[in-house]
Amino acid sequence: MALIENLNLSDKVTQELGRAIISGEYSNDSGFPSEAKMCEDYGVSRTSIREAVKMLGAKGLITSRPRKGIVVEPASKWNLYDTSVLKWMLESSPSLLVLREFLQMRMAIEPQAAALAAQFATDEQIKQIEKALIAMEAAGSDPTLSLHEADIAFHTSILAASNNRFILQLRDFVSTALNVSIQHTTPAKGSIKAIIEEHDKVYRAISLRQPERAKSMTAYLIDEAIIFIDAEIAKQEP
Amino acid sequence: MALIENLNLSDKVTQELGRAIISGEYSNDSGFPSEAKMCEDYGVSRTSIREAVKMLGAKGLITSRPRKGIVVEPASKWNLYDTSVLKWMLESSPSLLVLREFLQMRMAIEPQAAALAAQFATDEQIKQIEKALIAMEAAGSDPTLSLHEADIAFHTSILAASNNRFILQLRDFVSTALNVSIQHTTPAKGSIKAIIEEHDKVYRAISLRQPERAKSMTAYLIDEAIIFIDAEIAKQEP
DNA sequence: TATTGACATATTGTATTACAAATAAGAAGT
DNA sequence: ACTTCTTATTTGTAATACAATATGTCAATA
Repeated sequence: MALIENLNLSDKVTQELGRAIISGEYSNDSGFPSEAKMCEDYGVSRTSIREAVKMLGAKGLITSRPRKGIVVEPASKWNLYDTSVLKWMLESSPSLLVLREFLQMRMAIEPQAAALAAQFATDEQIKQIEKALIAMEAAGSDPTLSLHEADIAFHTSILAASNNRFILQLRDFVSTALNVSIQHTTPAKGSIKAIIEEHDKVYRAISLRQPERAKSMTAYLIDEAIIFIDAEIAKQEP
Repeated sequence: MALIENLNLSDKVTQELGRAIISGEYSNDSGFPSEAKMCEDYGVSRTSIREAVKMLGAKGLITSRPRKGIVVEPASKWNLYDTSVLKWMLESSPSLLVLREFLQMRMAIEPQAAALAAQFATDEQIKQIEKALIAMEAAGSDPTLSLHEADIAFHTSILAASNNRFILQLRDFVSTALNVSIQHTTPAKGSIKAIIEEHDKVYRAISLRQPERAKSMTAYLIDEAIIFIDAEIAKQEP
């Protein structure tokens, strides 16, 4: 993780303001502070404040105009596929509900990615998927190895094998979703073998160039996670 | 369209640099110019240059470090879901090939969005979809109305009805894809009625709360566009 | 009264200067 | 050949000054 200490001033201010904006601190009440006010609040020069403001503007969080000042954009304008924005969201939202949205999105992307991979992946790309699968199997029998890490590699290597830039772009998104997932799922020891078996089915469908099977196997995989999370959510709010 | 004349200096520089980066002008050859050099090149102060650099950094295009200077990030790091980045890409890439990637992405998102809409849409949201459909029908019989505009409204209102922030976020992406599409497709007059009929099927599936039908009807709709574009591409590179 | 116009005012936009901090590359010494 | 020190280049930060913009006020006028 990029610790806040290694960052320069404008990046630090960006982090703080970004988190504050997304957690709703400036949503309706007092309005956003002017540059001059923020210089005082943070004890830094206007240069640094302005650079932070520009960065947050580039991510769709705010706009600023002379005399009018800085205003927070409605949440629908925020670029949720920006890694920082995603991080700030997770820090300030109940993660189970966000996780459900993550999974709905993965249910859109990954089956289609697997189908495209079955059609267009190079042999090298399929090799990468296989490599991740083998790492998962190794972690299945040796608890010192990270199953989670191999799992992420498996899913992202399928995105890469789709050979579609817009799908590959969601690499970080899917990784984040899997990272959040693991905070809520501690799989029973017995089910690990079943999980790996399901991933193997996805891999085989892709390597055998069967798009429809790859798609439905992947959908099955994610559907299990959705069912699990829906149950968790139902448990929390009865 | 935001004309370049209404923009402030740092935004103008951002536009020019962004376009240049994505069209590959700084990819391998001379490396990226230093801030001082760009001040001369563009005839503006370092303040404005730095703000532009920060904005491009926030979009994932570049990074900068003391003594090392500014370096262009690999294309895989660019935030393609940023509206500006998307625009720069379309200005510098052969649009037919990008369009195929657009459609592959729509094939992932929209069927799932339709299924979610069938499950979770509010009555008001379904009303919005219906409204767009009616506008399409009106444009079908009256050539002075814009079928294209109503078409975009139809598709984006389904994204909104999914009630998933990450899917709704792709509103601009889908709009752009549809705008690019229309540059390559001049539908035969007779087929307009068929197109509207297909959209109506999607609407009915959603309003009847049938997720699986909504999904497959939407997939059918997009598949037709993919078939058309694949044929266009095959025509161009025999 | 309503409308227009001018002006004051607050806020961001741009430029300039100066120095600090980081670090890559070279020089010097062992 | 290896380490350490120095140097030079580039970004990082601050401070100051003024320009540009847009908002609201208030007075003059129709």
